[in-house]
Amino acid sequence: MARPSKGTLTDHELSIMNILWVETSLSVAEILERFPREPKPAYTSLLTAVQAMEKKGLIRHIKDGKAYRYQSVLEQTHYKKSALSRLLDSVFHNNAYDLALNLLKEEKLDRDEIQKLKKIVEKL
Amino acid sequence: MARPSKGTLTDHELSIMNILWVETSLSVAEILERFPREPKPAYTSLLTAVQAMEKKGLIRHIKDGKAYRYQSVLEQTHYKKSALSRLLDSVFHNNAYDLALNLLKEEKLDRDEIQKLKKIVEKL
DNA sequence: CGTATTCTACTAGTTAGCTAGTAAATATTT
DNA sequence: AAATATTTACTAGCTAACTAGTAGAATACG
Repeated sequence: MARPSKGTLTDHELSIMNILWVETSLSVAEILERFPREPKPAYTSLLTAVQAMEKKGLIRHIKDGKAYRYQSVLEQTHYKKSALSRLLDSVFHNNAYDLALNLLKEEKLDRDEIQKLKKIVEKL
Repeated sequence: MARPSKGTLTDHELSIMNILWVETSLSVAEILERFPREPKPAYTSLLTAVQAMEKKGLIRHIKDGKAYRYQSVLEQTHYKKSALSRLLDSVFHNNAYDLALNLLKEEKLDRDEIQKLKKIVEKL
């Protein structure tokens, strides 16, 4: 595999983080239940991934009876920021305008959002 | 390494593509000269990377005397689009408005670009 | 209390990316 | 033509991510 650049989560890690960003304290079994991709990994595979992520400091656990409950350490808002700025830097060479254009071309914005964006751009 | 998600370039691959997106036909030696990160890889390391990328279909070569000249197959505009849409999907859950907000908060836009953006948003 | 279940720890094998060296082929220079 | 330099091909080793099985500990259940 590619060494992910520093601060980047792999797809697999991101799947797990996305679960822990919604519900803040889950056992491995619960993460597995909510795992989005099919086929779901084996329980022990997921456990290994989770343990590796804890070693990296992405998540931590607390003890709850027999089982561990895992919680995110990395905040979603922080990750959004860093992932965006990584894309902006590495692919768009810090040309935010170019990125904005590409985003607007995607046409995934509804009427309301466009109105709100208009106001924000006007304030800049 | 992390298995990069389909269609994603590693940092290393992206460095090479960024060079070939500027100058469209370069030998390995020329790519090495232009390689942005220090320390530069050994000639043979870069060659191996380039050969692997050709095997994947990211680049191709033409023969020029003794040496091969490599050219990009993957277009930069396509990659910008796909990288952005991958980020939008995996990290922002297709909430383009959220991504736009984060981008505008970055404040990397100058006066001119803001004016142009305003016009584009109004047209939407 | 003993059995079954659930869970973590440990181990191991696979793959992809990256590193770079050696050998061999090709071209250039003297 | 011979020596030198450049270039590709091949090989091999390292690391990180991902896979999942086995063993053993802890809990729950009958």
